[in-house]
Amino acid sequence: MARETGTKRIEASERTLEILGFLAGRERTTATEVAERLGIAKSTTHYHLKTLEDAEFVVRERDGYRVSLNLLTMGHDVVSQMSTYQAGKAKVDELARETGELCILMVEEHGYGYYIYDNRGEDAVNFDTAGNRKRLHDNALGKAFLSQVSSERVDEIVERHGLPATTPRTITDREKLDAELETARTEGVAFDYEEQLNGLCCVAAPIRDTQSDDVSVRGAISVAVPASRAQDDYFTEELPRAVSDAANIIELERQDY
Amino acid sequence: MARETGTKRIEASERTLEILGFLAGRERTTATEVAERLGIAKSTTHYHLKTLEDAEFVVRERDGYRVSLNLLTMGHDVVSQMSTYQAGKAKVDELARETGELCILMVEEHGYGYYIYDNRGEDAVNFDTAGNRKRLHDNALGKAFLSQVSSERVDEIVERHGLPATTPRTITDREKLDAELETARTEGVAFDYEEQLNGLCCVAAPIRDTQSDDVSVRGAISVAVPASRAQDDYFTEELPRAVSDAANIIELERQDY
DNA sequence: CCGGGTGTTCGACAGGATTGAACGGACCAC
DNA sequence: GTGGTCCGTTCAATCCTGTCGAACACCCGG
Repeated sequence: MARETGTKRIEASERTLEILGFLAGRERTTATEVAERLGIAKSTTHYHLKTLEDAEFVVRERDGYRVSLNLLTMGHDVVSQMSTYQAGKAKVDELARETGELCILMVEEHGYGYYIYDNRGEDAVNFDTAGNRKRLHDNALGKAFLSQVSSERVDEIVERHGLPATTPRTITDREKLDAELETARTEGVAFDYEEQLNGLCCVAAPIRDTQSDDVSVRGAISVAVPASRAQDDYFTEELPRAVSDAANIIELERQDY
Repeated sequence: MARETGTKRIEASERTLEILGFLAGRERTTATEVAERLGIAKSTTHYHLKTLEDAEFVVRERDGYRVSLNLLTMGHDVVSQMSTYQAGKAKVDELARETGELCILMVEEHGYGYYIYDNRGEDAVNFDTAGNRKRLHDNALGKAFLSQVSSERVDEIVERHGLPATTPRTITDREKLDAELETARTEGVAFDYEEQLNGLCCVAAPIRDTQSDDVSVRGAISVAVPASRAQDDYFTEELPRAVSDAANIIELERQDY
């Protein structure tokens, strides 16, 4: 959706943002390295970095530049204003308490899934989650989301981001993906058996937008469990029911925000 | 530290970043409103927004523009690379488990305190914390930090951000602040009695950088408790000991990263 | 069908972004 | 101590581009 049309862009700003994005993916980096990697004159790079530093988007330390924590705060503020977050936070907490597992709230943007909130129950597995960005095809949250959008939209996303594998079980095949989305659509929940991360399995339910005429999705909610617990009724019945209950309640409450 | 020297900045980029910062503080905003508020021509604003949108720093929705969740992820990535985070995360988890309270890890930047990680124990109070940015004078974390920097540095920060009050008990007086910092320096921990938020009290210890010659600080760690529990030995002895133990261990481990 | 609010395009001009080369400073090896 | 290397910084000239207001196109509600 985003990219090219024929209209004008501000090239200087594009460069500044390119530098910012470049820094974001790295540890501390020197100005000269930025210049070399991006193919910009060293002096030019310097002015861009000064501008970024002035505006407090970038911090300079002994051994190089890095992105400022300001971005974290700005991102956090955006999340706080999202209705899916406002309606979903309490439900995630509750679900984590009840199941004792790790529960996650996701929202889609630019064809990615952003994990905007999580809570760990007693027995929960332990990783970074909140703040992360993931592809949509290799995890339950993403598949729950995709199960609710038009197939053109899926095309668009797959075309943009591909279907890269992160484990041997990741779905890398468009037809296989479609089949799973179909069953997810009928069952109301999506599963993930170590497709994103070895040892981790998930169940997720989409959070739809019930107020607009054509039903649309914004995100999804999930429970993540260690593979050892991903079996029997617990994983195929109990958790799916809990997750989709939670999703339904969020859908209703979301309208109040 | 940051702002003015005589050197050149890239004005177009300054504008782009100004717009981005402006959007960050608001809900969805229309392009024309941005133009009016910032005093930029509507057409110019449009090009800037297109540029930001292209680079996926901003998202356009029906009723206006908003900042992209990309910023959240970028911020999150920065945090993951910080040695204070890497060394402190596990300790915060442990402290939360032991005390049952809310524990927070803070890092300083640009004269602000950024809450980069938290964990809630069983009985913990419940707010947004991680991702937030706070002033340094009105809470235990900030005061623990300030207690370890030169008084010139404190001057600088106070001058830049002032001493605004958020509750009746906030310290708004420079001498009172200095006195508290002095006792924090000797005791090794700082306290906060409902100075930032009514009903909330904290104990915090600074996390120093022990490897450089001149000892410097990077952040602080704290326990936050409801005012009702902020009394007796629990608050004046037990928690301070637990918090400064944790801080010391982090200081040692930080060197490995 | 019109009106008010958007976002969008246009062309012209002035002013700024870009560049390479040259300078200054910190640090390390020897 | 000294030479070398790497970094950031500055400069002045060139060309290009960001800026602007006005005019256009769009969408929605009345």
